[in-house]
Amino acid sequence: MVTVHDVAARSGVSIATVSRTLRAPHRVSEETRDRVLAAVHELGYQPNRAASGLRGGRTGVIGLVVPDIENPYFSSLTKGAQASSRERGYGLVVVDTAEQADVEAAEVRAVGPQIDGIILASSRLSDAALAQLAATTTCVLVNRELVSPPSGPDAFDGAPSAASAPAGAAVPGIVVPTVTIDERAGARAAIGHLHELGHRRIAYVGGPARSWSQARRSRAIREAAQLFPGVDLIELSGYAPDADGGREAADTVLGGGPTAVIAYNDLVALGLLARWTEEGVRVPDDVSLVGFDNTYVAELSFPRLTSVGADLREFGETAVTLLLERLAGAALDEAAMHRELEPRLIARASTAPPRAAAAPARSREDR
Amino acid sequence: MVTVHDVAARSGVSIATVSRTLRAPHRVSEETRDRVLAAVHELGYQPNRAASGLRGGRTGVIGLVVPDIENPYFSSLTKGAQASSRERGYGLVVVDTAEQADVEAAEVRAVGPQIDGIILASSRLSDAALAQLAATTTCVLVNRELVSPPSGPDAFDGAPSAASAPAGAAVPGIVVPTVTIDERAGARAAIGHLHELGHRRIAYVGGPARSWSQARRSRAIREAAQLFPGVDLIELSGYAPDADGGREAADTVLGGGPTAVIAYNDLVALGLLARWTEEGVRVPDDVSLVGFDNTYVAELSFPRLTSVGADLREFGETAVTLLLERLAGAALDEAAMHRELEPRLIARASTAPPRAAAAPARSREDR
DNA sequence: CTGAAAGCGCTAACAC
DNA sequence: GTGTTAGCGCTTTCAG
Repeated sequence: MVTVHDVAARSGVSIATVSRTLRAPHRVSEETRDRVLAAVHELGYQPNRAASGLRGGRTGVIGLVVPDIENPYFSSLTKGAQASSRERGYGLVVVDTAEQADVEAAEVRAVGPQIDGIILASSRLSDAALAQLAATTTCVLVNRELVSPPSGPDAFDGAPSAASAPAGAAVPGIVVPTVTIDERAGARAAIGHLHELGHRRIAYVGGPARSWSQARRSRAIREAAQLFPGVDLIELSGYAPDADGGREAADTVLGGGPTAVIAYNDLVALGLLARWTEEGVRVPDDVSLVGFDNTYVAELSFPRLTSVGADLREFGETAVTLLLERLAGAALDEAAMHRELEPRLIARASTAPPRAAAAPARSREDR
Repeated sequence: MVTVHDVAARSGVSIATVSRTLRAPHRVSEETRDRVLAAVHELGYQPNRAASGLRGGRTGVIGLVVPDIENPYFSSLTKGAQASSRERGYGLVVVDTAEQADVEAAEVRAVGPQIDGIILASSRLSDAALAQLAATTTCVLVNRELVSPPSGPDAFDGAPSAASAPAGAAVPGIVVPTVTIDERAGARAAIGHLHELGHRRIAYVGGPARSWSQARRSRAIREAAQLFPGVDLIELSGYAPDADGGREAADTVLGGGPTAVIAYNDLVALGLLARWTEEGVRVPDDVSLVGFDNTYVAELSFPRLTSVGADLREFGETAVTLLLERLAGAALDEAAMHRELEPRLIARASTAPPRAAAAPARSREDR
């Protein structure tokens, strides 16, 4: 392992100058700088982040915690975060918690000391645990909000070793920086798209009852349905957020006689599609189908899946950006605390006018 | 941040004893041990890996480098590696190289100092680069082999700053520990399965021409085809290893008149399936379809995809195991250097006897 | 069995 | 501008 000492010896300066050359080049004469950099290059010197973190406080590494890296939603998010943090010279440690809150808590504590900040995606942690974590660590929530302190503005007394209550805790509003997706806009886009095609009887196949996303998404769908005249919403919920959940819901949802179905996410949508295809129900001829999140799996099926969501890589990038701003000590105004991404509906071949509707001929989108 | 000093103060011992209690409990009296552990627990002390790594040499962190975390193959692999390393008390840093060899090289160098060892999955690095890396770092290759030194036993002269040639370099054979999949067994399973169903004219849709996996897989398929009497193999190659590649190959491959098609991987298979479905070609009625790798996407389609592959999570676990063994200084015999996983063919609904064949009635597998 | 002390590689005051 | 020095939190001899 080549250290500052090696570089110093080779370039005939002290280790301090080596460090300075790398961290604050303008504080070093041009001549020495060149010599040092040459030595750095020749020796292939690579600063040891662990050591500099130990001394300087900053480690140059941030953490990303996801419940399930196998889920295309999170793997795309991770990809975006990875690219973005690399670009800015930060390392990224990815942790998969296998959907378990206790694993999440343990991992967060374990990596805590060696990272500058952490991004929690779809955290399974309780509000209280999150509040406590936020008091200790610089963190950013993704796809989750923490609006107010767990139990009243000054209920932090009971907290064991939470060093200090967050500065803005007394002010109502978002307490931890958050990046979310504008769920209402998404729901409006989905329902609006179907409405425009002529659908009036629309079903929503919801995810797990106690999921933060499902609660939010379901409410948004209900609100959006009100906005469009004549839309009749059939709501189901409690299905697993994967293809099996969709397969399971396939028969039931058709029972309600909808001409279009919106699924909790793309995986559920693919499950619905698979089961329907098996039974001879055709998409979009017999029923239109819309997924959520716009993951890459929407491109895998026939017909390709119309899906509404933000760009997931951008989502990851935004989270990194927000975290880095916090790390740099940005002000804590609303804009700095909360970022909401605008989802777009990507119309693919799984949506079309309902069979009976007199709608304009549709161009084949899936060619 | 709570440090050894805090724990020491609280339990009335020296910091050395705290450290000892944690690293070598048997070298501490039972009484002190209890006191220290109590303090550790009460204070929520968490050893700082960066610091202990700095001092002790070992950081307790290993790296995993993948070309594309979005690819289900690698996300499952990652999941396995993550679970396995957590279980053994190691941290895992995941790096996505976006398929770029230069990014891979840079990242490997960047994380090098702060990790104990590294797993390179489907590395895009050249043999020479790999050999050099292996000389410096403890590493394990996944889905890639490095059989002999780049250009003869003692051709390391030209290498710039490669400290020392690997110890076993003079001996022919695998130079870097490797975990791969028995590609021949996989190909035999695929062809055998189709042969048994009655297929004789079988096409293989290969991946990118210059990929290590494609070369290996293609050869294995050709060899396997020889093993079964009457099998007529049509080989294509050069398609992108994703659904678009499959869509693109769909028409061409059918031109050869096969009754069954084997795809380079599951994504390609789904692309084929999607395009065929669009065109009214039915699977498995008109043509049977087999994927490779057995990723979770094989479960997403209708019909579900017959696929051959090892358990990907286990693959990830095995890589971690092997790396940890190397780290612990295991002997360098063949078994310790190379692990080959046995793939299994998971028969799902995408394969059936060819239309004309007089084969026993098949039970509906996709119900 | 326990404590004191010497660093691991690095950065940030502080001198010169 | 550059060098000297004091640690960051931890492990590990080496004494006691």
